[in-house]
Amino acid sequence: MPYSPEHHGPHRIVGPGFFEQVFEVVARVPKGHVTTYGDVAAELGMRSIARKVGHALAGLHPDRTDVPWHRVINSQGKVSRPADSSSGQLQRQLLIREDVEVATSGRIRDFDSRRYTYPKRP
DNA sequence: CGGCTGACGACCT
DNA sequence: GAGGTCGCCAGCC
Repeated sequence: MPYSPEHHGPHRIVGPGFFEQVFEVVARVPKGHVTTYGDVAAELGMRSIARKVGHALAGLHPDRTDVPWHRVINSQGKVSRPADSSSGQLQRQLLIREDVEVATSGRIRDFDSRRYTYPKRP
């Protein structure tokens, strides 16, 4: 499905407090599961701002251990950080620690079943 | 204002 | 599966 304004509303923009909103959604992802930048964006009602979700996580202070940023991967089921970067290695390590297997390619094993489904909200 | 740049995503070869 | 293209949104020259 191609992107178009009507999917998320032409007037909806990313404003102050956006980062915290992203963190709140990510914090809901259970240990042992993963979610995607796009899914987080969709959960916020803005499908088109997947990139901004990544930006929010990039700006996450290391001390924020309450936000499981390592559980956020891309729509192809792969970790987006380079395997040779420190953050990339940390992400893989944290996932393995949760029994989530990461292939050399960065691909998460059993992505479909590991992918978290957000509960429908009223 | 134009151009470039992302922890992105959908599509097409 | 592995690339490349194009769309999207902000921020930064």
